[in-house]
Amino acid sequence: MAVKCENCPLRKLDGFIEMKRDEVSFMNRFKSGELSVEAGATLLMEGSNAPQLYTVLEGMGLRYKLTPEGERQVVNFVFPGDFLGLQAGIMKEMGHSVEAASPMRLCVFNRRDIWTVFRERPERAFDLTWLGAVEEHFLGEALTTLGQRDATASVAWALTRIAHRGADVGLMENGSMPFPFRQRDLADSLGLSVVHTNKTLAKIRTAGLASWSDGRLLIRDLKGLMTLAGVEDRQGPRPLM
Amino acid sequence: MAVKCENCPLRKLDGFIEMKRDEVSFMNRFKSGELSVEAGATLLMEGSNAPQLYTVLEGMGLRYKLTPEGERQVVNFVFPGDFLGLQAGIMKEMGHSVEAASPMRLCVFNRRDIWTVFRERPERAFDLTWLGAVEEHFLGEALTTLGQRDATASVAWALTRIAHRGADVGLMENGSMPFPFRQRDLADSLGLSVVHTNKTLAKIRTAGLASWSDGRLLIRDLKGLMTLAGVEDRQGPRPLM
DNA sequence: CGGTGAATTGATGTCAGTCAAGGAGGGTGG
DNA sequence: CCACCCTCCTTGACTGACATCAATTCACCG
Repeated sequence: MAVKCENCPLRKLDGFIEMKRDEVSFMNRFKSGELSVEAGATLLMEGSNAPQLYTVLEGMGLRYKLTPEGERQVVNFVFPGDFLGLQAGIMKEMGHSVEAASPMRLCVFNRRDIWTVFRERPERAFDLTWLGAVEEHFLGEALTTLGQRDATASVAWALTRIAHRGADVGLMENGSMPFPFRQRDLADSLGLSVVHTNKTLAKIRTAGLASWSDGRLLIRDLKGLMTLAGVEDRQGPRPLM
Repeated sequence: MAVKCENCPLRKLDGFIEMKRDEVSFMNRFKSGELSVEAGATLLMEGSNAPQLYTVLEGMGLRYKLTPEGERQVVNFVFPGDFLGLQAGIMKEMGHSVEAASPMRLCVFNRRDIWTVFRERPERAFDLTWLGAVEEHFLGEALTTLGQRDATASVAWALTRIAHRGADVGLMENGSMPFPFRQRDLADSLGLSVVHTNKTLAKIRTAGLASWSDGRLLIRDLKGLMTLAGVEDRQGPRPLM
């Protein structure tokens, strides 16, 4: 049933750096099982100290925070290959919650084994830190988007990031990829209202750049989106746990 | 001239977790020197692959990103004890620039020794990851602020975070601490215009919550600020490199 | 077949941006 | 030693991007 790390379909993808054979077999020992959840399931809770950490095998989700006033900020979209629970594993608690937006399949690790990784597998510990740095890098960009870009550029930025990640994990087929979220999710990720997000998406659709309906995102003009967003690069590959 | 890690004044502060004796002596070997810079100096550049990493001993600074359009987003304020250059040390390049806002004194480490830390000192490698997680946690909160809070709450949030960090590193004296920044810096950190930031600060000053002038921040009512900001907790201690 | 949630679109309101002008301090050079 | 300039802070008036309110449609579902 459970995939062995040796056969992990993610590892070969463009988006991930390579792993030596003994690292792979170590990961296979580190892996304690697999978990399947339905759309809507909460995987990790903000403030909690989860006993388990996950790597996403399949499906998508959301990282989000709730303010005391009940507002929601979507911190990031979760893709296959993402590592969930690093904060809980390192600090005492998660800084955000994680929720499934589609059915998901996840590799499960034990939190207490994290220390083993650091003690026995410095390369893997390094990659863990790397993963944290990638997330930090992304959040810096997101912050810049909310702080400096207008609604149109913000939505375009989000779509380019999503498209790039989708392509990196092999979800893109003829410029189209699954995107099982609601407009409210995108709105909450950009600090915009649903209404304005909707109108902005309409503008981008009309401009022939991208369209999103029925859980699929179709990218018609990635270059155009990137220009509109003020994005020039794309991010390099990342490690996979 | 240079402080030995054994005598590091930061280590004893409330804001930092304790370090075992042999960790301290390891850090002293890891440390390759000290650097003093003037206000305005650029320590690290976005996109660069710096050969050196720093821990701030004294002084304050800014982490910021520039958009292709020339807008600036201040990503975080830099305090004593902050570790600079982690992204460059782990990924190939920095995601943001770092600039001194006051004269600063820094411990210098060699980028290439990072790997030694992971190989020989798993506890210290763990703390490095922890530091990354702390920054990620902070950025998630900042993102939530820009996305969900109005200008008044945003400014109040920033001030509470600054006050807490200031207190943690022993800069707070009778509710007042050095804060050598310009209003433009705070504005750029919150995605607000300077004008509106100024007006919001005036409101907060009039309300008797805090006042900021001549490079010093005076906190009159921290509880009130936290309420206004919608902040309930404060962050725990962090590791020190 | 009523009920609920998501997308869509138009009308109206407001928070924060932009423009503009003045004052205070600090550095510099005549 | 004072005139000039620059940067930063401050305040008022106007403007605009995005929020809020509201109504309609559609799909799904018990």
